[in-house]
Amino acid sequence: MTATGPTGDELVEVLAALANPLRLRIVATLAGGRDYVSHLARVIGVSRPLLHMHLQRLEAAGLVVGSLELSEDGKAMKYFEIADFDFTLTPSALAEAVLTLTTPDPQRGPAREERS
Amino acid sequence: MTATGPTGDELVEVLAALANPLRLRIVATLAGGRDYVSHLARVIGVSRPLLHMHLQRLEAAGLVVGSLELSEDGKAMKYFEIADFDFTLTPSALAEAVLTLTTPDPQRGPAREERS
DNA sequence: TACACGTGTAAGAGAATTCTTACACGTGAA
DNA sequence: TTCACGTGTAAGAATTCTCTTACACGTGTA
Repeated sequence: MTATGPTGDELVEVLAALANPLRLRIVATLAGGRDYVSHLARVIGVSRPLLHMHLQRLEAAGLVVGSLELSEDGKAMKYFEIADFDFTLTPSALAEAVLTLTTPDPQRGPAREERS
Repeated sequence: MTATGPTGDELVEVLAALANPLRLRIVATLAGGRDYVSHLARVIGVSRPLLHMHLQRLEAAGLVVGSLELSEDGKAMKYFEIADFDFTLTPSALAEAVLTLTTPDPQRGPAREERS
């Protein structure tokens, strides 16, 4: 019954990756099918280096997957596709994820006073 | 059947609010019951002004609700509690939210070239 | 009066994000 | 050779986020 969700750190990375309008557009666009970087940049309307950066972020969070392929005319094309994720954001789900946060808990420090 | 989700802008705000270890801890702590600012600051182990700022962000995103109350001995206490939210993060859900993004779509600009 | 406790906010430093511009490399076709 | 297309990355500016410190106000009690 214990549906193990994502780690606290993983969750923070995923949330940070999605908390951006442009990256949200990228995900939405890729949800309609895979595409390679240069073309995707033209479709969305941003510069290629910028898209490259955002794709790195999304890939690092495990939300998209990229694969370098060779086109028929010998060009190196990097295709990206969505990773079919599914996260649920509820108070209890977050409370469970927090248990595995490695971020320095402000608590547990050099014993501070705490009454009541 | 059309379960209207959050607006694109609302979603970005919610994700940005949750994409932070400390704010995640705040939500997790409040999931265990309501509390007032000063006490919550001691429990979590951060300064009150810092907690105040994070609570503002969480409240602006609609994830927590605050109410100023008067204690028996006449002190003004600001209590916060979670807002019982429930967001689902899937490619299709995000694609739907993106439709209502007000963020300047890089596209739709002064007609740029775009061939297939 | 002075202290302990609650509230709120403003100024500033330091760090992280976001974005542009410019450069590097590769291939196939004119 | 030169151009068009693909790849990657580095440097810098502008902005935003995070956090500390310090100040303001209020009440009840020693």
